[in-house]
Amino acid sequence: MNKHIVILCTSKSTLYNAILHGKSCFGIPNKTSISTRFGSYATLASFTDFEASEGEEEDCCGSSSCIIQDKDLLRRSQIRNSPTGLHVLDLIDRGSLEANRALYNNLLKKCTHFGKVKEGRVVHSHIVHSQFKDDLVIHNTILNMYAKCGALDDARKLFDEMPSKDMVTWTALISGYSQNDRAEDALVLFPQMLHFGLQPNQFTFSSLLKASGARPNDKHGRLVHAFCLKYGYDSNVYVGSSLVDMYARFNLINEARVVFDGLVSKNEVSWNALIAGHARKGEGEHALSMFREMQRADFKPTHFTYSSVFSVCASTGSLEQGKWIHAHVIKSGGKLVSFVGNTLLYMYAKSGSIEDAKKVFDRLVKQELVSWNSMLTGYAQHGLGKESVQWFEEMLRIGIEPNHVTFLCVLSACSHAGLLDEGLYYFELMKKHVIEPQVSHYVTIVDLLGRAGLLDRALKFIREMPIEPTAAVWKALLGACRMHKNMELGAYAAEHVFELDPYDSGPHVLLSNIYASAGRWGDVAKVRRMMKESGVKKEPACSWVEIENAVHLFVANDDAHPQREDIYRKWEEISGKIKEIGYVPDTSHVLLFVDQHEREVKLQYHSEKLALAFALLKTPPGSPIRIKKNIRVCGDCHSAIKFVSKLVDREIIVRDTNRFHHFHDGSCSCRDYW
DNA sequence: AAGATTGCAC
Repeated sequence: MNKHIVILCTSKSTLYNAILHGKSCFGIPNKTSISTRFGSYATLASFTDFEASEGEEEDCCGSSSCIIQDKDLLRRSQIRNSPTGLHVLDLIDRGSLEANRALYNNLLKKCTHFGKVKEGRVVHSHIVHSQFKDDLVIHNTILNMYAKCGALDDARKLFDEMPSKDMVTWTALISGYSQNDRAEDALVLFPQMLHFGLQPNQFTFSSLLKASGARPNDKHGRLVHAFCLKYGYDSNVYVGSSLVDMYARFNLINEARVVFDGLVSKNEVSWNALIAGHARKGEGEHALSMFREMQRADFKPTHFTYSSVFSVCASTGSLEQGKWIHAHVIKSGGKLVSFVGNTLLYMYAKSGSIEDAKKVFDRLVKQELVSWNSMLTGYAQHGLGKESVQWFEEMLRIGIEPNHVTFLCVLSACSHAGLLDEGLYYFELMKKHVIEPQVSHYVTIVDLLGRAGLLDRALKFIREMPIEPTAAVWKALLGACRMHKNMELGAYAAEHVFELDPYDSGPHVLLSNIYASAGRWGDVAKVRRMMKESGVKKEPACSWVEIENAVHLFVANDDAHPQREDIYRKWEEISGKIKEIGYVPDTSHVLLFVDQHEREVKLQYHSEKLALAFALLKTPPGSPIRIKKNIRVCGDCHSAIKFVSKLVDREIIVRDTNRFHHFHDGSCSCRDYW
């Protein structure tokens, strides 16, 4: 194996740069001597980490000699593995190679790209002892290397020690802080920079705006926006996109839209920022229509776009839409990078298509913690407690370190499936993994104890919490009190909720239901009066079904629907048939703000029943029916749907605010426990 | 010759 490779280069350092860039692409085995037209360099044989890539080995090494143009080397410089090429420093020390700015910058850039801060430090110390020890450009690159690698203390130290700084120096540090979630540190630098008489530019502003978006309010961001206008950078596409993103993060979608519309030059990022803004705000329809608009305007959706769109489909439960877009991604030949894959599997998992989610999971290039957590979310929300526990144990077995989200998922799965002992066990297990329980974990445990009927233990648990209980904690207890009809404790829990979150109608309704089931009409009226006085309005209940890519919305006793007569007739037909097989209407779940005689009528046309009747009219026999609801499904509807699933022999899936009910053959996945 | 914007699980 003594091969000879000839590389045509214009200078020695170009050769080394070419090799630095191209080495992972070219097969140059050990003991190969490499020569250039400037002579032979035996030292290059020590480059042992050259990797052969497929098909090229023959070309380079199969013959005794081949000629590679250095431009070609550079063009093929796709960096796959991460040799940082530090041996070049030895060559410089030995005088075989003359260092120059580009060489150092290339080395530093590689360190930055692969996050190799240790190697970067070696390069840094080498530079300190070289003729470039006072070179501003090289020091800016070093500073950037530290900042990008998250070594902000090193970056700061270098910044403070640098005798001369320019715009780039300041901007590199600002962007370092802003990219590492240190918005405050980034923003204080801005006035200091102005004080030194330096002019910010588009690079500075995009970083400052990113940092401003992480502040608790929009005040600072607006100020930075004013500076953008003053310096004339508001029309730059980076600055503009950052502005759109910043306003969108403060939920100021309209202002984001105004900035967006005013942008002379837009790019995919500008669109993505706005689409993500709508998605975060829960405005699925807006996000999807922007997604379509983006393509009409001839912008190709990117990974970021798909990620937002799948996330929208997941949260609105638009499985059909999501599948369609998934097909679109496959057709366009786009690769499933991890974060798109994660949202995609989350979408399937959350829609209850666990099988599809599993398929995506297996196809992911790499299963990250988020991927595992997304699967767990799916299991949890569909009441698949045992599967969730198995999945979690599998994670631990193969050495994936769980985080607080993982525990929240598994705890919530235990709670939804009534796995009391398992839930308590995993709560204790958090300590072993050194994860401090957050208030959401405490909420789940209160829920778990409460559902199991251990109300006193739940109360004791709340009293012994090391952190201040929030409204959510008391709401969990209140919900359990309603389930187990415990009036005294329910009223006590409700008091705490009213104090901490006075405008939520949910707890008022729950308390009133508790009183009603005990026949305490006076107390029911009192809660009603309280709601009126404090201006709390009950959220109108509604249900919707997605049929052939269209969403059909229903409200209780819907008389505005064009097909209301057909729907009502269908429900009456169904209602009669399920009564024959054992369904007994349960009026105790009707909110008692209506007259007694109206109750039966109100009950009969709850929105989920109308949606179900409509779906039965419009979908082929045997296909699953998916209904979504904005509040919890009531006991009577739950019972009725169980009978319907048996009567028509179909799977009916109802998604309410925090879980799914899978109805099949007369029973529900929640085992009447929700 | 160095510095910039957009995403996923609760």
